[in-house]
Amino acid sequence: MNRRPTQADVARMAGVSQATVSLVLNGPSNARARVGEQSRRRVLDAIRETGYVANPLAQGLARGRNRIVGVFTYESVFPSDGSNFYHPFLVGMEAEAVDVGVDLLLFTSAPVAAGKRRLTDSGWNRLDIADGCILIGRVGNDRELHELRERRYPVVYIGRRDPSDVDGHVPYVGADYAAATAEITRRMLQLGHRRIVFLGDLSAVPSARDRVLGYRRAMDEARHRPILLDGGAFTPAEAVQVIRDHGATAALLGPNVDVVAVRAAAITAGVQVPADLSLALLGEPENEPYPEGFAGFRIPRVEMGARALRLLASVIEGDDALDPAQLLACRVEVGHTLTSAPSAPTSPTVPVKEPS
Amino acid sequence: MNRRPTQADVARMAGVSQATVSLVLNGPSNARARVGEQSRRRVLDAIRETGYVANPLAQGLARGRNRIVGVFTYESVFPSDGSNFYHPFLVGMEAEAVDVGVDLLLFTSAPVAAGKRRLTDSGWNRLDIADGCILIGRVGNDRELHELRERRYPVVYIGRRDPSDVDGHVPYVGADYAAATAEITRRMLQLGHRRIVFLGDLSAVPSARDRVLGYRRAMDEARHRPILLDGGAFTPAEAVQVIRDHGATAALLGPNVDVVAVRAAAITAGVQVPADLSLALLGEPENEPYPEGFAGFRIPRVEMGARALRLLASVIEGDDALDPAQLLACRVEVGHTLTSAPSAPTSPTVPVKEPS
DNA sequence: CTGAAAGCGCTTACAG
DNA sequence: CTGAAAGCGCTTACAG
Repeated sequence: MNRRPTQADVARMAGVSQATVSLVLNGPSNARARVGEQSRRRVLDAIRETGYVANPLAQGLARGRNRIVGVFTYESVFPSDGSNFYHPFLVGMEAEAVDVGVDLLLFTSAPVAAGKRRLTDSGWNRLDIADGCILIGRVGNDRELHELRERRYPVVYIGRRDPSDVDGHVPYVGADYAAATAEITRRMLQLGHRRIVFLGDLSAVPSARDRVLGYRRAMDEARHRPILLDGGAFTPAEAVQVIRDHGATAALLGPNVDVVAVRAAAITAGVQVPADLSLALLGEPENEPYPEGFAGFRIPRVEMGARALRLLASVIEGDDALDPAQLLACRVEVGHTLTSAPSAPTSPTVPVKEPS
Repeated sequence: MNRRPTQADVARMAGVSQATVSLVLNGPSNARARVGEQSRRRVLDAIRETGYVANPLAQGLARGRNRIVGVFTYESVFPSDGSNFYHPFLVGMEAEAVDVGVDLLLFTSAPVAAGKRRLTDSGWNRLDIADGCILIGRVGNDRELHELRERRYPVVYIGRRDPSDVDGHVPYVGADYAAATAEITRRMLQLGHRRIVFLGDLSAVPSARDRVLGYRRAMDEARHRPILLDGGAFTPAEAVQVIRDHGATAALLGPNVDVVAVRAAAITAGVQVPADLSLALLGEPENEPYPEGFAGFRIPRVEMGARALRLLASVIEGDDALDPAQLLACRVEVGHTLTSAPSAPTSPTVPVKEPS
């Protein structure tokens, strides 16, 4: 016989009905009782002889579940520019997938146009191959997300989501930037720094906003005035200049700032790091590894991947055991770019005013 | 309605049969003709209204094909030790998958025991979710490979296979180590080197054997005696010593040799690289990036991934258009560790004898 | 041009 | 304890 053996083949050989074969294979827990020992043995023998294995597609169709978890990234999963942004997430997801016993489906059939993968007509239907999906990266347009919810398709986001996003609450696994940023800021304060600049993304996206929030909170506690600067607005040299202009002895640098360049610019300008100026990095720079020895915090990407997979599995099962909004702690890096404030406070060269 | 709409729902709404809906969606190319314009419009309207999308599982079951390509690695796809051996392959596969329009399934449900993923009972059946599979890495045991062939399950290997392997010819995409090694060797010969050592894996695995083959071929052409040394047998310092002992002015280093350490050991021993000793690396070191500036060749992993996916797609289609045994050219790196032979030939300190 | 039917390979009530 | 049947949601000959 040339085609793959089916339950019907096995049944024929064993002299039982096809349904009995199914029962032997995966009947309810009391199945041992439900099928007579005689038939049972013959079925098992026939399975061995034919080399039968179940067709997972048919099982999926009949059961309505597949043991496949999808991964949808709005950019390429494996960027060809060599950077591998998603890699740590995938490491975590794979480890957990092995554990949970699901396969990982990468939606590579959805074409990437202009760097963005779209959930086109074909994309939508492919989604259903998986029992649910993990979404990573800059999320798609609202229409797509809305549609996902309408379909009640199980989804977990990697990255913080606002409850107001799309419509309703979406399960996510994020990193607690607020807490981590606050912690670093407090550390700076403890080290005697008073003027601490935040140089980073000032926009309203949750990840940016949370960092600002943590910074503000720590500064408020200490009754010091926050100094917020837009990280995208300055060259490294200008950044150093503006930090000094504010009379700051320490700066928090967001991941959109080229911290290595800023440090280099400081040295060039005769500003010692950390003797004159302490620097801390708020999470891995975009598309680059964390610069060795830099103070700041790292994003727990591997753990985020693992937790996302676990969460999705629970969402698929429909059990509410897991918190649908998970914020994981970041790992603080001590590094050597952060030290006590210089004893003689530098004097601001321009009047410091609170940004609006 | 709470469940996902089906063709039956659409048909009901449009007042046609379920089969007609299917025909409208994906009838034969002459389908426009086969369904009347009236029904056609009504079906299309109903689809829009219900938001119907086909269930890919059901399609797969009915069609017997799925548009999913599996990736089976005998180790973790994403090793947690940070090294990402498979990454370049996946880059290539993803790019091609987008093009071919298939999704990539990572078989993460197969448990990894003792670092090896096994095709267990459950693993076997999961395989059938995909239309075929790309196998990467140290391949599994013969029983598994044999069984794969027995099942006529479409498979493509990444990495050179011997025709004698398993039983019969297996499609593969490999790198042409023989040609690349020969090319480097010839380059050394052109640069005036006469005593050229091959220090690497001397075992019978195809990738090792091919390198030796290329080296031998080039040396034979030039009527020079090959000097083969087992790369695993020496510390870096010993390696330098033994290379010098053979009076060699150039050495080819296999990927199991820590080339950076060897170069360092040479410097330490007062041997200038490349002035006194030219070095070339025969492909990326295991689990490490290619050392910048080193002469030698790189393995075209991205391209191999892409070609493997393309080949598998063609195997699945059953067309024989593509060569089932593909050897891709490696990229030669000029580097600065390879230069002309020293004008005054070094004299061997021990009698050189041909290894057996 | 269109409908009714069989079949893809399973699971799961439902009768006996 | 076991078999016959219906159903999962499609595709694809086969009749009309």
